[in-house]
Amino acid sequence: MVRAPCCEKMGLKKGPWTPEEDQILINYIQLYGHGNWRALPKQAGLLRCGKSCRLRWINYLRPDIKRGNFTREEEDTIINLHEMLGNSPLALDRLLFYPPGDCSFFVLTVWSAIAARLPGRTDNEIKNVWHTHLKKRLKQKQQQEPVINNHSNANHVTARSEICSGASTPDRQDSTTTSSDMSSVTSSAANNACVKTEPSSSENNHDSLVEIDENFWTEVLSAENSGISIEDSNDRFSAVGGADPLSIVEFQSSLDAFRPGSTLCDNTDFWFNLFTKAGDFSEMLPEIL
DNA sequence: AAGTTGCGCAACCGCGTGCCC
DNA sequence: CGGGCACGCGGTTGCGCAACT
Repeated sequence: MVRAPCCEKMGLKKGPWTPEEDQILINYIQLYGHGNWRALPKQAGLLRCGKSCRLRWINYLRPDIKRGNFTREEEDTIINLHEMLGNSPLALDRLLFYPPGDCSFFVLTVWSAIAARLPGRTDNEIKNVWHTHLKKRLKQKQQQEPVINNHSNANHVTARSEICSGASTPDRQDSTTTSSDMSSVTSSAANNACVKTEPSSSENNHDSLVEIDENFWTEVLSAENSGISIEDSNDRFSAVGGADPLSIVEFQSSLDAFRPGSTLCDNTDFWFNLFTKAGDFSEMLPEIL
């Protein structure tokens, strides 16, 4: 595949946008929308590449952009979600969705997933805040807290389980387990992940972890309806969606084709939190809720 | 007051992916 | 089926400004 040449052609401007350029872009999009970013600058009379126009609009000019400092709650949300989702490509393994009636996967990437939870904030802004403020804050927090874990896989998996459920109980997160740790667990344990399957007496018991086997897929994919099925042993959450069945083998081979050796997030709390707390997901997957 | 350093943020870059032909 | 195009993403850069020496 040949890459389209980057817009460095003669006459195309780079660097900071002027108020005049902003106004031209706003006026044009308000009138005609932004169906084709590549064609837009030419039609609007801007000496910019489409990519630059898109970025400027999405990250700065959009009317629903929220300005000003991040609140403590927003920062906490970012930290919690970042812990939960990780920031390495491997973390994508935990963000795969099989939407009902469709044979493709949803892949929601980390910063945009976080942005979806913070109305008016852009992924770029969140990324910047993470790199400039929150990473430092987290590091300081980690230095204050003594390391209590050794680095056995079992501990990692346990911590992961807790982080997966951490959206509702952020204080329980294990700060000694980093996102990359999470990713390594996910990838190295491909198709051999651990899952909390025990119908434990206490729903907060995250230590009951067993090796995943084919039964897990049976649980995840409802036999009748396929789509996604999340079943909690306490009936706290149970959902089945879609009408386009795939066998477990088909599902796994699709997954392997997409990213060899990958696995779904295997923690029911993780899915529970995603589906019940992320409005965007609710819209994407209405049949599930 | 002038020079240096550090920080924050807007913008850019390269890559992966989906869609269309 | 493969090539080309458009889009969206994460990572990175670089400018402007404030704080510090």
